[in-house]
Amino acid sequence: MAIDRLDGRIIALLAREPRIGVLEMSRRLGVARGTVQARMDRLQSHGVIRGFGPEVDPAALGYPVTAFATLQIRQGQGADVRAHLATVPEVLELHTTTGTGDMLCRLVARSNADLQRVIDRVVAIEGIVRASTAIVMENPVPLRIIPLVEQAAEDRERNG
Amino acid sequence: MAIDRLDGRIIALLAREPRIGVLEMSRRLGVARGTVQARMDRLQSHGVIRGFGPEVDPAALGYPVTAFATLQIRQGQGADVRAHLATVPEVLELHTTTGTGDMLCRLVARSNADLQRVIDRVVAIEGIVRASTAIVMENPVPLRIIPLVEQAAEDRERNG
DNA sequence: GTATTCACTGGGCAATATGCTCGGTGAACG
DNA sequence: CGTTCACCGAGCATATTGCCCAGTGAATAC
Repeated sequence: MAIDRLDGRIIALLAREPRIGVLEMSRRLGVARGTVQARMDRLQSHGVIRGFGPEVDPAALGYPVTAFATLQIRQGQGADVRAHLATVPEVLELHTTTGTGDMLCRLVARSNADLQRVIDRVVAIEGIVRASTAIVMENPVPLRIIPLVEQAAEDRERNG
Repeated sequence: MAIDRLDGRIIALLAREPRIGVLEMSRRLGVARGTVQARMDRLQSHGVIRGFGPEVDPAALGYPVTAFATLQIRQGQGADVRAHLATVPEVLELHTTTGTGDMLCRLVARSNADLQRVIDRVVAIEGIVRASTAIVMENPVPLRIIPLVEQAAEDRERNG
């Protein structure tokens, strides 16, 4: 789905001040309230905006350590491993990938020492042949989407 | 900051139905409105809840391909590389890590072919010695936080 | 050329939620 | 025993929501 500049501005505004209402948005953007409402409905129904879930900071919850683990999986054990990892709360995210590893997962832990416990729990299943972990030191670019949204809006505007 | 079960239920409810109001939450949770309001203020001021930004799906925006790139950086060029990557909209996230690579970034692209363009743009700076890319095929566990929140709430409840 | 469709505007309405305040209660703590 | 703290339940003025409508302009179809 292509989005235009107004959609982009709506998303950006929502990202900056999420608890803002539709009425206030329409004032800021200089359009009618119904327009904003219609745009938001469209964005949501098309899946561009998946939701407005609270962004929880694991560090503030007592999990300041983040790591990425690359896993090599024994042939045919993928499903088992996926199911296993889904049961580990410290696994925040799991992807299957091409390349040297077969899976990549994002982990958090209460400390570097605790990370060992988490990894032990992660690899506590037959299907994982090898795990290689990289601990995150800094996060110069936290998960972001606005630049991409603006890019998409510009592209749309230029090409139709 | 430690959270208790009520905090956990608030976050979980918020995750399931984000556009819900404070009043409705208090009804669902069976507590007074002021309590929910106070808890949410506390969670936000302590940084546990960072915000309620819209979750945008890159795929719905026309970027269905996700990849992770591991970068090796020339000594002392880290800052330059960080600044460079921050200007690339398709770079959704960037971490500096321990281990074989020096940085790990999440990329999106319009197609596998387009991914080449993105990678070319990413590595178009002196400081990057080597880049190794893994394309994401499946995402069995999308970024999630609820299990961790529940874990944290349980821990708190048990230990004080 | 004309009709239709569509997004947007600007307005009005009742119902609802919000931000705020207050007094009262019970549990934990010094 | 007094203090502190979180919570409850209630009230109030104000703001927002969801919903409706008629009118306008631009693009599209016939």
